[in-house]
Amino acid sequence: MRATALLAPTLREAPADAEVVSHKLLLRAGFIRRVAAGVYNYLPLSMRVLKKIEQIVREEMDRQGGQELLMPILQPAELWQESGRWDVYGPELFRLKDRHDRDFALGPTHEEIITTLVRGEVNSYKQLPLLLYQIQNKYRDERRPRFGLMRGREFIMKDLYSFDRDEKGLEKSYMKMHEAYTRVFQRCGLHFRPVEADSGAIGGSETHEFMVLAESGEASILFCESESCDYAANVERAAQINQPDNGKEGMNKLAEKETPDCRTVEEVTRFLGIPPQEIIKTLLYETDTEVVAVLVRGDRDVNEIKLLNLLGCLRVDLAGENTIKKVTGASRGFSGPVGLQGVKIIADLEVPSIVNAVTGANRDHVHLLNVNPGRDFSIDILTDVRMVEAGEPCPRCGQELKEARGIEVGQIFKLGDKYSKLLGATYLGESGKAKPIIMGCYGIGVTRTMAAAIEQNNDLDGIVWPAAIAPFHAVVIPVNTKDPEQVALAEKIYTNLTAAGVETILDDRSERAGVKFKDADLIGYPLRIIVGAKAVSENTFEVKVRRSGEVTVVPGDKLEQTVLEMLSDL
RNA sequence: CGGGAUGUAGCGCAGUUUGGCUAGCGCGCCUGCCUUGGGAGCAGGAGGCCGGGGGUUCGAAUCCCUCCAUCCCGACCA
Repeated sequence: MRATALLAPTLREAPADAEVVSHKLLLRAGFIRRVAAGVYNYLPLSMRVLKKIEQIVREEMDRQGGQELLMPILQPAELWQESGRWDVYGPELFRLKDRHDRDFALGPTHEEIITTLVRGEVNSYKQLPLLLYQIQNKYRDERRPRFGLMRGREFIMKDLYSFDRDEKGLEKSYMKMHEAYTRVFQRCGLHFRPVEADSGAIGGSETHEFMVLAESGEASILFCESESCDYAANVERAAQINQPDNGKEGMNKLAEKETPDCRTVEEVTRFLGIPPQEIIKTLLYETDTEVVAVLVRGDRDVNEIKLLNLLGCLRVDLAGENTIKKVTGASRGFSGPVGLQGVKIIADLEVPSIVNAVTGANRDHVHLLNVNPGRDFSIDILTDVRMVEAGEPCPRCGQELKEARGIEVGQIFKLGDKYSKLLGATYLGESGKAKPIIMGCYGIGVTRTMAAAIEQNNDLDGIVWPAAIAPFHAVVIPVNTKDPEQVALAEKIYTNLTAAGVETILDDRSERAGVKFKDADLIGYPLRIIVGAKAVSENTFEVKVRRSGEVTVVPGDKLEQTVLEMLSDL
């Protein structure tokens, strides 16, 4: 490819409406242009990267026995109504009508379509297991599209669905995908971590997210620092170690204390001169059907995801002032479990071992001292409902947990029989009895992976592509395009490298060298080969590695071989 | 959806407070000269429904109303 023929409009200044680094660089380096919020044109450089990621994904899916197919983006409402998700999915589902006023949706995911397909075509256990996948555009009308390609409304995703006879088969498929995903992100040259995650609204039991580690990641993950332990979890999911009940020695007599205007844990600790660990924080949550009190240690935060799962409801919200007043008789900041009537009391595992705790008194400007769980109030549900923090012991091995930030680029899910039951996808077992097909679903955000790769691989000058997904492997730059010898030489090595299988771009623009260097850095080609005066006089070429900045002078007859060797190390 | 901000040439911005010449600047783009190892220089040039609509006014980028779009922060997600 010649630079003069390539549509790669680089910008000297980053567009003002880009904030995150991948968005800025994708725009500046001429990879994408915005069409609408969360909707982009993918220019030729992008297309090359996306195709490479897709190819890696394809190869790894196929390696595990996956079969590629293609399902429609445009999906009739009936299928979504049948699964119940036409109502449940909410405003995130793009909906439209055809000329006959029939409802359709743009597919945000394909459980409905594929389960219906398999329902019709698979009847016998002999046809299972199946791994079916596609790579195509997905549509989600996000509340807030942002961060360029990281959260678009239209994005490319690989979605694979597994169909098995039973849980054992599902486990096998799940492991295959776990391995496939690990290989995919390894081959893409990314630093990543599979983490345990919450299964959320899609339902199902076990799920892992594949996180590309980057400071800018939206997700916070906790992982065990021990070499031998591979525990890693999304903070939403991270579990705490079981707390020992260290007895109830030295319980003091319950007492009241005036605490004027002390509503927050911070205010109470300052006023009373006690550490927050001695406070039991009481938070009231409203669900669709009830109000519950959640108790955590004063220095902890409630994990609303855990609470949601515990209560099995769709939403929990912190109660408003009115509800608090109705339930406790006091205003916000003075709630406590002692004497609290008519609401379920849910306590975090740490709560029972707090001796002589401070809580709200359910009266304005009063707190209780020497509150002891069990003696002064009873707990309805004792469970893990709080956020686990870095520095706490790993729930598996007890070593310290560390924190990192990540970008979720893939997720694997055990669905079980959820969709097969809803949509009636069954097969006949050997006994001749109909059983629901056991399913799993597995997604990789292809466009997001491209963005994540940039988030993880960039410097002040631009993108630093891992060679496996770089749009081109190398750029050949003749320093002076007015020098016919340099141009001829550049043409020659461009031809030779291309013939040797190196994806090469020849920067044949009659720009000054500096301009070409800047663009090369910005676009992030892994290798740069400079054809200058010395190349003409001595037949030696400078090969510069984008990532390290390291320059190697290579004689002309060794060039192709050296470049190939260097690439295999990137 | 709540909160904040922005919309002027392909990109980055000034001008708007206090209405008034032909709407400016830098980069990019085109032509020519010159230059060619890190976004050079000189000269000439093209490019604007000042987000849209409505209003106020002798006169609107500027004031008022309204709609739209985009970005950022929160609750959701590949």
